[in-house]
Amino acid sequence: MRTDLCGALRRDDVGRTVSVCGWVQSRREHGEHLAFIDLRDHTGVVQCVVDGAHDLRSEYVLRITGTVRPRPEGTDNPNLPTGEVEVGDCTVEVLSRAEPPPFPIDGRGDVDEQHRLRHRYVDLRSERMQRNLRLRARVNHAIRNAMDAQGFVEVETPMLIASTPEGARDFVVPSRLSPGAFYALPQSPQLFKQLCMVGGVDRYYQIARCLRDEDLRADRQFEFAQLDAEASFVSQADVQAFISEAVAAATEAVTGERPTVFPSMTWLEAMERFGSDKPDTRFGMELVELTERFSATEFNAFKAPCVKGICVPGGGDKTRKQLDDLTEQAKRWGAKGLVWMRVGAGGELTSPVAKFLSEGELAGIVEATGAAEGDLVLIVADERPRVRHVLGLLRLELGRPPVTEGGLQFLWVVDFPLFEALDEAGLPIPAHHPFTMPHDEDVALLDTGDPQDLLTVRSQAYDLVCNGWELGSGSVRIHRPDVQARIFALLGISDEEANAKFGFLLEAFRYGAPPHAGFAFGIDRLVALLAGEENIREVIAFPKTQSGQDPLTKAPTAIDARHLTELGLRVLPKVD
RNA sequence: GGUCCCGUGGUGUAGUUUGGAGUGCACGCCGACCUGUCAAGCCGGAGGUCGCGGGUUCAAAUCCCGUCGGGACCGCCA
Repeated sequence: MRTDLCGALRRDDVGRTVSVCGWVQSRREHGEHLAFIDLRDHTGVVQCVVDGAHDLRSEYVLRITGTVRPRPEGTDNPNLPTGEVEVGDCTVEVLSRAEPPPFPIDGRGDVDEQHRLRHRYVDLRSERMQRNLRLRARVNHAIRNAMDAQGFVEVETPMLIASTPEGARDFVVPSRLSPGAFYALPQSPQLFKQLCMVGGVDRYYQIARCLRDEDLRADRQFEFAQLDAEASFVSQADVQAFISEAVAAATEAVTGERPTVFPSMTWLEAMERFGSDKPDTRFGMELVELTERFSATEFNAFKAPCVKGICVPGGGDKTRKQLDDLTEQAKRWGAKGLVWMRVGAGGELTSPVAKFLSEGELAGIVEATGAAEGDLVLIVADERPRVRHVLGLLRLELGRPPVTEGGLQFLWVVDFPLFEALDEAGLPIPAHHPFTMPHDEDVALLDTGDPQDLLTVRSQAYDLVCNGWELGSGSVRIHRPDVQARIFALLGISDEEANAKFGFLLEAFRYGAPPHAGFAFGIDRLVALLAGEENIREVIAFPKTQSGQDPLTKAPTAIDARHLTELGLRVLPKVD
């Protein structure tokens, strides 16, 4: 049907008779017998000179056959790759008529996202979406190549699996053949990839679709794609190397540049310096430790287990209103309050609370934060986790660069705690999942009998972070039944409960489990970062809105009564 | 569960602070003109439940309350 792609025609093609197919991007009429049609396909636009175009409207689908010729002297368009040539002596075939598009697709100006999703098939024609879809395909391809080259085998795991109560909320699918019973859609292939290890697959990978019924965000959809991988007889460092290779290959496939070795940072350092386990290291404004400097303070608000601050360069020009809003924001994030200080000439601090602080304390703040004239210092005092959390969020709020700035700062965050906190009953809450291997040096701390010691146990879990986004996480798994039993006991999970939930995995481990470790990272997030997009919907062909709706298909929808009956279901009336 | 922002012809926006006739702009659309344009140009035209409901007022796009939809975030996401 076609001999060439629109965007590919060049001076070398002059003299050839070609057929091109595509959509009418624009039409410029010059009287009855001369008109220009810009015909667009996924490769770009080419100008076609036709004898009248009055019945060729925007977005009509055409096949145009003609001769490639150089443009007349002085009419080249340097803004187009095809701008030195045009297709002349055209025969035009209308393959499809089209109503005027519901919104412009020439990339000029933003269109309301809901409109774009309502007519996604039109939106996908845009240069932006074509670029993002193809970029994503290149990333997938590079990842598959990299994993294949490292000896990984692609194994597909089921979409209809058993629900487990841990982790995110499951999407469930009612069973027709077993009324009242449900499948769950996988939050990840976690247990299956471990079964693959027991099965001697040695190195497994999959670009897996994962589903979690949690609230949506700019970087979270119900369904998302992960590079999921697991390998036997390997260390944490081996897994990091495998994954770094895949990410580097994907990055190189898009940018042409291969990122250098990814640095590592411990979880504790990330929390103390950036107030986040996924630090955005593209900018400074790091959290500064002030606790010791106020150990004997007279200022009640600073008599707290932890005092930390950040320095906002040039932030001293914020108005009182802006600072009040910032304080309110900090309170909404959980702080008791927010102390702000403007830095004047000579380093003297202006603040409503300055009068409660000694000269030495004020000087200490300036010294510790390195604040200079015109800066703003923000200080939070509270329990340590809360201080980190609030200052970490303030730092992002006030300093985070746009996604397209600062390059790609890949970073491994290592030595996560095994348990993130104790619950009301004093039982530890796993930070990762209950199959995560404790750090070899910390295993003894599991048995001291002091619950506080448990919180200091490091795990062999590691995250890959880039520009403040958690790309993925992984861990060395427990393959020894005695260690696994100990963890379950600490978590308050009885043998019966463990068997009920994970019996098939524990049973599998009885038949010879190799030591293994793995990782998974979010393809959507990596692609968004590489595409310079602030949200992953821009790199997903048919995403959901924040409320989980699809404006195009109207999903989710009600199903008819017979269908419900067949599944043994009854819909309850809505409760307010 | 919570906080904040947004909603005006097909699209994007100005107007909202300080109430006074659906008021403007750009693009698109329809018709006419136009033989070298390329964000074509030029002339004319059509197109509106100011998201929806209620309230205040002589008068509401504008102020108040509620609601729906979209977005950002906190919680949530082992």
